[in-house]
Amino acid sequence: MGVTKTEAYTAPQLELADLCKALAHPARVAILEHLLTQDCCICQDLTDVIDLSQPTLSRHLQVLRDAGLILGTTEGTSRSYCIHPAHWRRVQGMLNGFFDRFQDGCC
Amino acid sequence: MGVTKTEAYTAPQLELADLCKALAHPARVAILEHLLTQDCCICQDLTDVIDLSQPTLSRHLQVLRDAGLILGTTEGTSRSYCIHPAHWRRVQGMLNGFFDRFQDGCC
DNA sequence: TAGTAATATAGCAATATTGCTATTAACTGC
DNA sequence: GCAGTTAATAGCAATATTGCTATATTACTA
Repeated sequence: MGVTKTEAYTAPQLELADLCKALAHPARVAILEHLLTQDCCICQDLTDVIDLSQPTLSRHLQVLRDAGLILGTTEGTSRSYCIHPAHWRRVQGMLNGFFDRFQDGCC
Repeated sequence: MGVTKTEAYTAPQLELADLCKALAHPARVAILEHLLTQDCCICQDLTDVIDLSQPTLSRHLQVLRDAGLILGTTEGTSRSYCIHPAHWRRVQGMLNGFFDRFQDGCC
């Protein structure tokens, strides 16, 4: 029904799934890649870099913010976005913890 | 419109997004975790472990197979699933490559 | 205060995802 | 061949996601 039975899963399972959901769109990957190329948290006009309307980009940024992957600080009339350092490393650790559980193949 | 403008993104961006999409559901995370606890590729009746109907689980397994995360081999009347060793490591490497691009925070 | 610039929200249409029941397909054992 | 078991597919309803245009909000500036 397009609805996920969240109550049946553990908190870590839900957290990992939610994080991956935030990364599960090429526009959001592109936004993060763009932020990664910036030395610092420059709020570039993403509409020049990614072919989407301003409101659509704003929504994607919100998803990334909700997932904790980026930080947005108001700076006058514009907004400065950057990778959320602590959370970024935490997420990487979480993913590695998940993938490291696989030791040896059988097949 | 619920449709993603795939043509606007690079192949790596699309690949990373697709992979994350495969991980973006707690049931699929739970399936992978279950496979990780098995020494070998035992095809357990996942319906006992995860509270979903057999067809729904079959669909999730298909998504994981399409993403290359698991391997399924027919074994008589049942089917043996296991982590896809090579691809598993490749995916981990890809994710790490992405997350490692972040060097120093600015804020 | 009025005007401008930048981002966010509202509201919509189209498509995707998730889950179910019912059915089909593929193999096993009799 | 025929029943039983297991996984996959068909087809559906409900919800989620994505994208747009139009509008609202917020902060600066003259």
